[in-house]
Amino acid sequence: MSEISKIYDPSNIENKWYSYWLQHNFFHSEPNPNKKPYTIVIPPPNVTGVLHMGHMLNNTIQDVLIRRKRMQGFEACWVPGTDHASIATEAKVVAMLKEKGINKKDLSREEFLKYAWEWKEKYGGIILEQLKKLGASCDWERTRFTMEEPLSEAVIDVFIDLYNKGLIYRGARMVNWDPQGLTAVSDEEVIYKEVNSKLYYIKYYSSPPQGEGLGVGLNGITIATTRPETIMADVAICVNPSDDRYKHLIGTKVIIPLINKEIPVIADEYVDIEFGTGCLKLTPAHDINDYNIGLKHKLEVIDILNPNGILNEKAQIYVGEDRFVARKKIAKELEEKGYLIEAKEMVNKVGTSERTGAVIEPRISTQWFCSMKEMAKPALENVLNGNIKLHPNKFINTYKHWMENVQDWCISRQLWWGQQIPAWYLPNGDFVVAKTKDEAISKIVESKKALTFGEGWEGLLTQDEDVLDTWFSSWLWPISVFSPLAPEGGTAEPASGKGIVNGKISPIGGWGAYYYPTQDLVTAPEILFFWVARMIMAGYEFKGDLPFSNVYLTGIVRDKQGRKMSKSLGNSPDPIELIEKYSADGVRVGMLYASPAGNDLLFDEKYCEQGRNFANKLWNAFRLINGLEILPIPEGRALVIPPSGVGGLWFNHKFNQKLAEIEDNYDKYRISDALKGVYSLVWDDFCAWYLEMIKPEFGKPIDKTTYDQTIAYFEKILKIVHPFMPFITEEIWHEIANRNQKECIIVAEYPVLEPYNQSFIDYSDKILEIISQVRNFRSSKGLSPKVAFKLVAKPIQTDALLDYVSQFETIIKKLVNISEIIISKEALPNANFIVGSLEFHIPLEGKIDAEKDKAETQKEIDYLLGFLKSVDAKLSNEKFVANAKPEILANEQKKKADAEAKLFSLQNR
RNA sequence: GGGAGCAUAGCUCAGCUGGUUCAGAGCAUCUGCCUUACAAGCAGAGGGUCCGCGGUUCGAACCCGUGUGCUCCCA
Repeated sequence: MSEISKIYDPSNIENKWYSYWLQHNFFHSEPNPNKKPYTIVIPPPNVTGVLHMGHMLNNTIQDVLIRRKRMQGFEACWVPGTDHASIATEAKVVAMLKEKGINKKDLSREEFLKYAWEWKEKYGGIILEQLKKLGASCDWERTRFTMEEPLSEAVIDVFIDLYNKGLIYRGARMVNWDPQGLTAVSDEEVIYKEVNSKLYYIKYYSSPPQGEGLGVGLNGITIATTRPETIMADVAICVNPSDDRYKHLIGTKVIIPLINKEIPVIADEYVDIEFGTGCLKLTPAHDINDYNIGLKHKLEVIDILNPNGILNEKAQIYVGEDRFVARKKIAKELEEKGYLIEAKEMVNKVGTSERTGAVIEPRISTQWFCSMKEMAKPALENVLNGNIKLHPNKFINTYKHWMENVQDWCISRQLWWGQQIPAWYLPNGDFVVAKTKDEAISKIVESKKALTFGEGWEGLLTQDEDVLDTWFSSWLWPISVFSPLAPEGGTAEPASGKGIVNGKISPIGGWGAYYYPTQDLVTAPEILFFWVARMIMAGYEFKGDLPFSNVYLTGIVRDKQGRKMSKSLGNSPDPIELIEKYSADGVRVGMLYASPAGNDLLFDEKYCEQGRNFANKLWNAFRLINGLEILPIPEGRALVIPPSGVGGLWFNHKFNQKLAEIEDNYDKYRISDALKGVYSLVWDDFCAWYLEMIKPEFGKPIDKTTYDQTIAYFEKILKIVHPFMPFITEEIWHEIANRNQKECIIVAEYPVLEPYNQSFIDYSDKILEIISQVRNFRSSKGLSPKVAFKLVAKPIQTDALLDYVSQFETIIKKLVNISEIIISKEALPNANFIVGSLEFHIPLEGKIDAEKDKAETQKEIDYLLGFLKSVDAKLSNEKFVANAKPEILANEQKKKADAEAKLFSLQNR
């Protein structure tokens, strides 16, 4: 025993077993008609990403789920992969090129993509390697990437299909424009942040101001705006028609300051009378609401900003200035010239780009849109009717709200990194949507669109420059990962078909159909709409079925103060360092212990420490068992029932009781609660009680039966711990028995729930309470554990407890150093404690403080009197007796009888 | 502005169908122990206006209303 360290050292163990598992292909799944599939697709992390705490939590949960199912005999398949992250990756590549002195503008699309792929090959796999450190048992042979051929092909097929169905269209719309990324972004990629800004009150006069004395006595209107730099794009002033202050001005004209342009005053219900001055300047090109009002009133659209946020010549003034610089300068000039009435400080919400952080500029541009209304219907219905379950289900409300108000999805991005839109343009702007140029040409010929372009018009054909939103590829992820692997991928099997057939995707053939639909999806609530909702839509649209049955939404990892972990705050620990410090097992347990379902996780390293300590506890249980010396069974002699026999019986019942709870929590996706159950089963029931019960005296051997039984229990324990702590359990698994290469715990059979006797457990729990009471007594009297004493028990009522005391006699004697247990029929001189139907006395021949004892008895009596009073109050209440359920009434009567018996015993000694 | 959720021990959270004196766990704190698997441990202890107010009920941490505070989503 001495050569095994008292402290568990995971440093070599974790890498050793991970390599071993890989080497023996335990993570790999192949369709097996004799087994039920259990499939999870990973939420593909960005290729630009490095592992953060959110990934740790999310992937630990997936690994727990997949390992358990694997052990339960499912054909478990966890498909890993990465997402090409259009904007983020392109930004990284552009930055990298810039460092090399290369400007993206000087590159052709092909040249740029070559650099991008190089970058992806170099850095794109980092995060997956990090997941291995965590112990993730992904089927690495099935690793996919959203931009590899078959997955991209599915994206293009889907685009064409939706276009043909009329669900994708091209149109000019107000979009969220990222002036830094120079691309449109979807509504979901805009993050609204509160900023301190100013509300400028600006005077628009009714006639041109002339000479000195500006503003005095002249009619006009005062507007309030946060964006004075857009006044040059104003096309009207709008007031509420019921606003008496301005009724007389409707239909008149006012003049835009600085550029002296005349614009009309119009009326619309939209205007909030309360906000600002009640006068709204309308700038259709630069505000979504103004744009909509503009459409309604058929107003002109004047766009004074270039795509990069610089004022253009339509602005007339400050041309070439950045929008924020222009704001300051214009405010200053307005003030100098007397147009600025005041500038109020205010807090407003400004949209920023999730990817670049730039302030979003509403901008009118031609984009591709995907119509959502129809697809949202089955996606909503099947969540509401429970075909797809969200865990925790509180997210259904949010989901419903979004799905009922879903907007069309802007799917084009002005980038190169991604799937290029399969639309082909003729010089006159006519276009066709087709998978290849050749197909486009045939379609154009068919449609006779090229008639006017003469010979060689094919050469003039150009493909749409834009790529598709990354989510437009990841919404197909659960489907497209099961498309046949590229030739170099290894396990390719022929697909039954390709592309879209009768409106359904059919790249899934052969083995893909075995795994799809998948079972569980684990992801963050932040992307419930971005991703989850759209995957559900895609599932019904293209496969006619759900993509997964359960969605487990994890919490968001925050720091101790509740702040979201972020790079800029620097409040996120490095997961790899945590693993090095506390072991992967420890970190896994730590994270899950702190993350109740659906609640955010307020991370603290303390939790990892607790996880590490738990690993150590398990390790020392192993050391104890490993060090046991086995008593040989003498030839030809029957086995004597071991003294610890009842302990084994007890543990067996207890184990199954706890296992039932644990499994129930798994079924409810309460992973943290399942872990807590495992934790207390190991620590309290197995280590603190069972091992103490069967542990022989120092230097003495253990009988073979008890030993074998202990090993069997320990193996069961290891198995249920395994999904949470894969490494240490595999290590101990191989240490406690000789096993062949394939006999690993990762593929061992998960314990099956057996029936247990609740009454046995209840009585046994009373025995444990007796032991605790004796310990308490000992410690309150300051008695050393080495001093043995007698324990006298006196029944105050008749039930089975007395019998249990005799069954557990040896154990009680051993655990609390009792020399003899005496059952007395006589009244006890005093009761040191009462457990259930028994009162106990510990005779100490005058060593005891009689006064103190008396006081304790009195305390007990007082308690019981209070208790009785509350019970009596209920029982004498006619309404209670009339209304309460019979079992509750009976229970109250039993409580009364029990309490009275105890009281009688205490008062009559 | 619209919607959702949360509020229980110092901290993080359980508490499922209203029913035991039900107020619970882990961590933290305090006390005593280096007891032969484990001090990363063992044995104990203290700690609460279940956010406030009102209601329903024989009975409320739990149901209803209301107020307050916090969080998230949407515009």
